[in-house]
Amino acid sequence: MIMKLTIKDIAKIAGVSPATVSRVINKKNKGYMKKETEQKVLRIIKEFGYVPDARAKALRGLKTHLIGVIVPEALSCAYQEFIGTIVNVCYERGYGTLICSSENNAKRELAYVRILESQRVDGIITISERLKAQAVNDLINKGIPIVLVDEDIPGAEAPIVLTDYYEGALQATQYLIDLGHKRIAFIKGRPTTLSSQERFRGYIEALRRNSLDVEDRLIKAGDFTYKSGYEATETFLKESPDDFTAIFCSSDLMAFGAIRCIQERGKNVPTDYSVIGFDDIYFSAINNPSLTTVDVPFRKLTEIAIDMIKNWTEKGKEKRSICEAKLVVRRSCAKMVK
Amino acid sequence: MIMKLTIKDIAKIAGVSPATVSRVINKKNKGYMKKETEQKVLRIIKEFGYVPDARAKALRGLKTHLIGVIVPEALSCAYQEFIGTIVNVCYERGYGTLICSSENNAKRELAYVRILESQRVDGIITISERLKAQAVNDLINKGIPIVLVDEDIPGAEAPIVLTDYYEGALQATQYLIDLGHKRIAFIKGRPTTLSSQERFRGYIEALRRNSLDVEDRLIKAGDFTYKSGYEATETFLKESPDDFTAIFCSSDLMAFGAIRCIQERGKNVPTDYSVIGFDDIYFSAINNPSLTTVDVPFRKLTEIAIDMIKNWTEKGKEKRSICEAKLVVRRSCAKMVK
DNA sequence: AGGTTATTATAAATCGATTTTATATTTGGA
DNA sequence: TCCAAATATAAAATCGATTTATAATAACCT
Repeated sequence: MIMKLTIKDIAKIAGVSPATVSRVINKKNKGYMKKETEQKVLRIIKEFGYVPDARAKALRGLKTHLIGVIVPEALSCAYQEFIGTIVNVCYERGYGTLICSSENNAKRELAYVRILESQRVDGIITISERLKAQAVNDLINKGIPIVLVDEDIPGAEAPIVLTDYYEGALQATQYLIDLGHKRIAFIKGRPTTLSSQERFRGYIEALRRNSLDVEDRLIKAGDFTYKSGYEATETFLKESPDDFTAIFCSSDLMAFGAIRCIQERGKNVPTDYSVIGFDDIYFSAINNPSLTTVDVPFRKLTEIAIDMIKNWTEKGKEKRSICEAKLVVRRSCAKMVK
Repeated sequence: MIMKLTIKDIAKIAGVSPATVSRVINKKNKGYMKKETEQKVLRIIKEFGYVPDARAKALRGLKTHLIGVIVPEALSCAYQEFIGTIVNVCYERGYGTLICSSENNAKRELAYVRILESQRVDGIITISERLKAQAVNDLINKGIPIVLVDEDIPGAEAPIVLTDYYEGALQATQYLIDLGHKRIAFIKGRPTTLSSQERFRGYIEALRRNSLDVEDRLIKAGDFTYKSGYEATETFLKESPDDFTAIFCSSDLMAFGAIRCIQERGKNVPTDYSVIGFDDIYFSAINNPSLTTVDVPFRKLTEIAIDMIKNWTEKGKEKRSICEAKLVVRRSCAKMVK
């Protein structure tokens, strides 16, 4: 029965002081260290499987090497991909990752913030629509770096990493227009989100640039979910089936809903209607037909966010970084014949 | 500029001792506490936004309220669902969740084990094919509870929570047989995994019970991925297109690959070939046709695993728990006509 | 009033590391 | 040979909490 070992135990076994063990572990010998002593201590550490207590370490003002991540929903496709990516990037950068999901609940989100604060994480990365500027700024004032991803919080003095959703939506819409589509329906995401607003803005701008009318009856609200995409499409098909030839969905999930709805009514994608999505989740390549969509560069996003935390300074607070979203052409859109 | 506050600061401001503040926070007053003092301290804590340092707390032998989770791949559908579920269950049980992904790399997995150990998590939950019994038992001997999920590690003295893959596969196969299928192809998962072996065992047993022949040419290796499902199906269709009427895939992802392969060759699912999967990932309901599959009860699995950690005792080591996997009927399987 | 018991609060030890300062041991040079 | 400089190790303070032992105060009872 191996007991839980401390630095003192190792010191005693090796016949040296805890200070020496500490210096061996942290390589802070700066030349002041007999090779012999060092070897002996290292051997004993290995032999007894001693692992230093990170909490005790951090107590002395050192880093915890922990990063907290808060997402709105842990079981939603896009966020799952974000989580997986950030776990990997954190590992590469030497961090452990505390994953938190507010499940769209402001109270729960604040509870998580307190947990992360009490664990003294080295920084927090969040995609949040619910956190108030006050909470964010309090964190910053307490010396806990926080970086916002993809959703802005007005008044918060935190750096932010954004995807250029506007430009991405612009490209996607232009792509449909270039295929000959003139009446393009649009399904919005959750209206409170910056991502939804920006995607919509890109759509509008593309129409404007090509002197196409923005028609209100071809614009419906959604909330990023499969179901909302299905339902919006159902309405389109019922109200104005011959009034549009393509649908731009603010999320891939909604695009799948749209495609399914169209298929169930005996129509074909892309020959009858072109459908384009946004996010490029894993399933987009697998779906039948595979989905033309706009890729969100999660890896770059998280890399930048983590670097912002790593290089955090008082002055760095207001930094802002924008990543490119790229059109991914697959088979859910076709040239207009007519 | 708010500074980082300690219990001493709060004590000083409130004009009491740190011990009193501690007792207020932890409600350990046991009647020994003037309402007045308590109120004052609570007010000051709130006013200054004081959050106790969990590390310092844990140093005194208390729990860290952290659970470490190790999965083989953070970016694979099934594990993503597992991660999302466990994050939620941990929250409900009062735990923070440290997510780790070995990315199928034994070295990386061990590195993560050391990280979790150094963070002194209250327990580790892992789906692992790579961890050796030695590492698991060392952890247990050091007093760190570890629970295995879905993959057994021979020789490890850790409790394990399993899904009854055998029974699930049995049901799925029986379902196909009941639909009239007599020649059912099978695509295996990664051969080293218990889950793959058990699913295969269930398939074989169902055939045996119905006095159907096990035909080697209708059994192909795969590795749970979309691609491997596609390729195995391609081979089936090339080698013996008329020799089978249904395919049982060891994962949903492989089932999607199989379906796509069949569709691309101008055949229909389910009228030409029935396809059944395993896992019931999110997209199974969305796919066209929606996938008949076997649901893995992640929530129950993780709830049991966390309870095992919560109620950990020396004696609890060898516990073993099995959860039921349930057939989910959708539209990728059809009755054999003729 | 004085002594005993109930309350309420504090001082000090502790957890497991790091780090500064102090001390012991070598080594080198005259 | 002896002192100073260089090298190697140890002792003690510290981080921010909890907790035990102890002190201070209030309340109660003849």
